[in-house]
Amino acid sequence: MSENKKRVLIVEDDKEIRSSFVVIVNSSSQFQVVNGYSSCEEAIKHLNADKPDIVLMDIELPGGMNGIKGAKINKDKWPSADIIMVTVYEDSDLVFEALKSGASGYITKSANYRELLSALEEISKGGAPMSSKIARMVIDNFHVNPNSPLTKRETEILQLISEGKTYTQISEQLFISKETSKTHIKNIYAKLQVNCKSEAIAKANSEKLI
Amino acid sequence: MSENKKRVLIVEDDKEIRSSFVVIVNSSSQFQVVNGYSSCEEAIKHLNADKPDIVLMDIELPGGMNGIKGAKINKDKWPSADIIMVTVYEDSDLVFEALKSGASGYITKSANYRELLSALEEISKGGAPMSSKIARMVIDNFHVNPNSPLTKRETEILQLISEGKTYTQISEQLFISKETSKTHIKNIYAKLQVNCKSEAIAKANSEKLI
DNA sequence: GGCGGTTACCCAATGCTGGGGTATTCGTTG
DNA sequence: CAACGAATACCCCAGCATTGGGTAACCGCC
Repeated sequence: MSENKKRVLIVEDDKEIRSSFVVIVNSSSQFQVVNGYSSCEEAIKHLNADKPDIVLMDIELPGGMNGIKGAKINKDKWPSADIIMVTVYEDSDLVFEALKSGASGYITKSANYRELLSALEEISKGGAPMSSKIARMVIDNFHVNPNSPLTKRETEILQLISEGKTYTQISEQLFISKETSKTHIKNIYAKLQVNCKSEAIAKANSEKLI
Repeated sequence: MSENKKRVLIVEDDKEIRSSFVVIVNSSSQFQVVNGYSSCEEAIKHLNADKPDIVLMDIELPGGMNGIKGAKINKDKWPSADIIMVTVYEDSDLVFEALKSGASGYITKSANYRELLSALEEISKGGAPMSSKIARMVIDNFHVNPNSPLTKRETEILQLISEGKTYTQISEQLFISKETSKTHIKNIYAKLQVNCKSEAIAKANSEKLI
């Protein structure tokens, strides 16, 4: 019976999309819709009553709160729910913001019957449903630049700089003299065309040098 | 004919696994094995002749070079190839190291006929094949801690600290006095129980506060 | 033998850092 | 309304870090 079904909450302002999601989810023997809201504010108020296992959250929502902020608060008030973001966009920044906010899956509104149910199944078994394109975006985000102008040692030192280490701490950690760290750092600055630590870190991140 | 088939290179020291991979890949109309080697050193020598579109790379390899280093050099010498890591482990650190080194997919040695071919298909269409568990590990890696003890402003300042910014730069960027940045930073140090920038950054990363 | 990478040292001026305080304003919440 | 947390701002001070300018030795590899 319904006691064994995973409880799905839907936050989506478009009534047609919301009702079609309700129909699809309820058609499954594994899942049941516990409630549907058109705004995060509403949904958050009833989390303790709805007790969702999975939340389908639209990113583009009316009112003060979009799905990104909504996911954060949702995770805060009801941490056990897994959140799947639903969106029309596959824009890079939006995806990463959504993932940072606590989402564990990312599907598009054009998702059909099978795609929606398989996303629910995937997240239920501890996976992270997402499109091929988004999976690749996420993986590419990890890759470090193979064309770095820096040597191995310089990269090692840039890593320590990005951890906030001072010349002294770097020299102690690498068993080299303080003056040697200075030399390496001067060379790093020249190669990256920067002249202070913060700019070096910014460049290291933007060009994925570490 | 073979001109339209994606060229697959196999780097795997276990002869049995290697030959079974060869048979499976060649059984597909979309893929052909161009070569198989038992070490990265060998594979790298022949990249310009083999011209792989996809590399199936074992992580645990004999000789000086493991699959992580191998993937780096491979990406360096032949950047157009997509690399799929093949391993027996789904260990967290190893996965992230592999992804950083340039891999775009991650499958286990226990992969059967269908799993191997679907990984090849997935990577061909621009995706990133990986198991449910790894997908979730990767996604979880993005999540920021919802139970941070820091206020919004403090988190903002911690972010700037992690970018290497000085008190002065922070105050200029946030349009506050230098003394105010100092106050916030003192409060951050107290809450995180640290007493310098590097420790704060380390804690911010380990506890995913930013 | 030359080249790149790593190590090491000199001088000097500037200003950042961290620890110790205190205090005002503002919005929320009880 | 009173209390509280959050954000703002200022004081003093010792000490060390940072950046910029050089020069040079040693090692391994091609």
